[in-house]
Amino acid sequence: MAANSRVTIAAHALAWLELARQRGRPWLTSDEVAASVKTNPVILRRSLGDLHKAGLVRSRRGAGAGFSLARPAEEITMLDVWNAVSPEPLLALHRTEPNQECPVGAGIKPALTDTYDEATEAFRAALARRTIAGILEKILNS
Amino acid sequence: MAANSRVTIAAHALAWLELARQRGRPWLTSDEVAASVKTNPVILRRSLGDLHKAGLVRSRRGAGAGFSLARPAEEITMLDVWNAVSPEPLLALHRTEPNQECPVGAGIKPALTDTYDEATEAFRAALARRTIAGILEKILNS
DNA sequence: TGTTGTTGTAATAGGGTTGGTTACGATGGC
DNA sequence: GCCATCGTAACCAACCCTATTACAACAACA
Repeated sequence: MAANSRVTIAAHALAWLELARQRGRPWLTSDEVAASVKTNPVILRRSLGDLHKAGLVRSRRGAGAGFSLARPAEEITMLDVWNAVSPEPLLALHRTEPNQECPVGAGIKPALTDTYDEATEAFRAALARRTIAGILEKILNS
Repeated sequence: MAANSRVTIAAHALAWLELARQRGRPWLTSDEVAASVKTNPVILRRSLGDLHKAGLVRSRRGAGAGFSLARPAEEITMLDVWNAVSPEPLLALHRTEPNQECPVGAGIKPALTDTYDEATEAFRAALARRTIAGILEKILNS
């Protein structure tokens, strides 16, 4: 599968919003964020829209509108970002129901669900240990 | 994205091969495995082909052919399965190069790569703790 | 040696997702 | 009321995933 890059786009946008804030420009338009990510402003409005729904950014409309962080960058983790933009599970079960007359087909789903949940939880815990502030700091010191 | 179900198909096939072996039928054809997963035999031959390249199953051609486990089910982890069938990374970086003139665009890739690698490693470690034997045991006791 | 059953793989197709683009109504400061 | 910008719908091309058909390669066995 070609994994999507939504988490990357969203993290990029948030880091850029935070750097702009530190430089005295707390509000950026989707055009300005798109210029840094180098993609279409609509893509960013969609991504920032997801982040808005999740409470990570604020948005203003009308003249002088734009986006800004809704909370300190130290309190936005990569797990928050992942939750906001990536509803898909990491591993999918069978697309079509397996054969229920076979013992394996009948019982495999809960067994795999357990394993997948455990692995996904480990993945999420790792993301929760990184913040946008940490990402930005690493960017500026590289 | 609709995550693919290759790990699920492969784990199902391996568990079924192991159960058949315990029942005295160490070799199964792709038709027989496909009947349990309830999909096309070609899908299974492709999946089992990946597992074969990874050294997890053996295959025989000609009359009386089929597939069997290449090592004990206790020694095949879900990480082995994932490695065999899922070459894609869990999280993708930018599809198009970000703006190098922006500090964030210029430095974000290594910062995110670090984070993504760490999360992926946690995910892999969790998969490594589960074996096909364990999965099958859970299936039979459910 | 010929028959037979199965693997391995190519070609193809439909459906879904992704990122990209255009377009436009809604919004709100001026 | 004007105007810059958000929010979102509609559409598109590219790509991937699963499924299917087809067939050559292969190996056991008569």
